[in-house]
Parts: sequence; structure tokens; C-alpha cells
Amino acid sequence: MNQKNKITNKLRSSKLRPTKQRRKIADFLFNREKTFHFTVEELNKIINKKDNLQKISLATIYNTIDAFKKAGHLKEILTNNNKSYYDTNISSHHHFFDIETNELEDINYNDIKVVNLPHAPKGKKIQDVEVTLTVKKS
Amino acid sequence: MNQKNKITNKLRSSKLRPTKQRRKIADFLFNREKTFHFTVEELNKIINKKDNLQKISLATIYNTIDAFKKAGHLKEILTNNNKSYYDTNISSHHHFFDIETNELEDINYNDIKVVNLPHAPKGKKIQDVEVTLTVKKS
DNA sequence: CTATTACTTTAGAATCATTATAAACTATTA
DNA sequence: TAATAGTTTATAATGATTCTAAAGTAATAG
Ligand SMILES: [Mn+2]
Ligand SMILES: [Mn+2]
Ligand SMILES: [Zn+2]
Ligand SMILES: [Zn+2]
Repeated sequence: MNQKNKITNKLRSSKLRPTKQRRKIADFLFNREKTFHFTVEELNKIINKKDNLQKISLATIYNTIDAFKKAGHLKEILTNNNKSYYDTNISSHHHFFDIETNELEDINYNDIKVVNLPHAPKGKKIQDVEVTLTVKKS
Repeated sequence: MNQKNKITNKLRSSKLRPTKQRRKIADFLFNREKTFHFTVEELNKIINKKDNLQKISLATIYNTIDAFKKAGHLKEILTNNNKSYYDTNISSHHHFFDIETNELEDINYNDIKVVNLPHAPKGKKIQDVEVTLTVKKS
């Protein structure tokens, strides 16, 4: 199956109609090797580069990212910055976070071991373990 | 030395004039046993409760929190949520983060051990190691 | 003290990210 | 092919935060 069909299937199996806009954004986000970390603003700039024929409205980009997140195809990342950051790597993993540039870089889940996990507060359960290594220019 | 003077000294030694507003906010934030995690909106509600005589403007609360952060008396916390969260615990430590209620709870730095720390990307150095245990209702 | 200066507070406006609205459009279904 | 349900879009609305500039207060110099 080619990539176009893969994307269409991914959308359909998430009960999202494979519209032109969603296919374009999904193709950009999901047909890649390396993790992509982004804000909606950044994604909008890339998707709507001036040379691009078919523009996608900002509202649609927000809607689509939200739909992909709800479908489990994107993960929202904890950062400060009052902007939402998204991650195409939806598996549990860790990050370097550059506090000066706000850039994120993945660390494989098994490259860090977290031992002595405390119990969750009563009535709650642990859902994910994330390590953030804050970095800056050395 | 009493608490009033302690606060005044803390402000002065950070080169912040001990104004009525700063003393009130500092007294509320720093004279406590347990860590306090908050957003500016929450702090504003508490500081400006209706029964309170002297109101403090929202702009001043923003200014003051920013000044305290720059002076190192508060730490900004990584969350999603598009609001800034602050922490009166400025030492390195970890958190439970309830993704349903956005509530934070401290975990002592030594209650979790992180082993096998990877090297920082070249040209960068690790500044802090933070573990977030995402929790939800069980 | 008092005057001058520098810093701070404040209301309100401005900005930025995000969400809501509602009309036009398009994919799916009957 | 027609009906329908879902989607896109421009635009307005909202919410958090920052900016502005005028009035107020703390520190300092005389
Ligand atoms: Mn945040
Ligand atoms: Mn955020
Ligand atoms: Zn990642
Ligand atoms: Zn904390």
C-alpha cells in the first residue's frame, strides 16, 4: 500500500473523513523518520508557505491537530511557554528541553531508568513517567 | 527576627523595594510549611478575596510574580494548559501531575533515582533533571 | 526633615494563543 | 442523485499575559 492510502486509512480508522486538508497535514506529520515537535504556529508557517498552492486556514490547523490528538496520533508535551507543544512520537519517552530556545529532543524510553517510583496518591494511578532533562548552552 | 522583618530582608536582598503589595504577596507565598503550586489567576483570587481591605491589581500580581521568579524565589513549572504554573519549592524536585485536574504534588528529589543519564547534546549542559509522574483517577 | 530621583502600582489598552460561531462546502450514505 | 452529516473557513470572541503611561511611594541627597 502506498503512503497516500496509508494516510487515508489512518484517518478513516480514526473516524476522520480523509479531506484534502487532513491528508496534507497528516502526510506532513506522519510520513517521516524522526520525531517532530511543534507548536501550531510553527506548523501553520510550514503548511502555508507562500509557494504553496492550497492554503489551509489556521482554524482548520487547530481543529485537525486537536482531532489527531484525540485520536491518539499526537501527544501534547509538558512545557512552559504558554503555547501548546505537540509530539509525533506518541510512545512513552523522555526529552531534552532547551530552556533558552524551547527546543525539544527525544530520549528513548529505555535510555533512562527511573527507579524507586513512589506510589500514586490514593485514588490515583500512574499513567506515564516522563523525565525532562533541562539543558542550556554550556 | 520576626516574619515581617524576614520578608522585608528577603525583598531588600533581592533589590526589590519592600512595598505593601510585595510584602503581602511574599508573606502569603513564603511563610508556609508546604509547597504551594499556583497560577496567577488562582493567586489573584486568594490575595483579592472580597473581605480583603487592600486590593492588589492584577498587573501588580503579574509584576511581582515575575520579579520573584527572576530573583529565584519562585520556579516556573512545566505543564501543558497554556497557563503558567509557579512553585514555591525552588529546589530540584519531582511531581505528580494529575492530567484531569491539573493539580501538582511534590515528590522529594531523593525519593526517585534516575540512572543512566544520557550526555547532553553537544554544546549543551544538563541543568536540571525532573521526573513527572502523570496520574489520573484509578 | 524636604526635595529629588528612581522605582512601583495601577487601570486600561494591546497583544497573542486558542476557541467559538455560523455560513459555505464536501464526503458519505440512502 | 439527493439528503445528511461532517468539515472548512473567515471572523468574532475569549482568556492569559504584557504594555503603556500616569499617579503614587520608597530611597536618597541635601
Ligand atoms: Mn505550560
Ligand atoms: Mn503550554
Ligand atoms: Zn518527543
Ligand atoms: Zn513542586
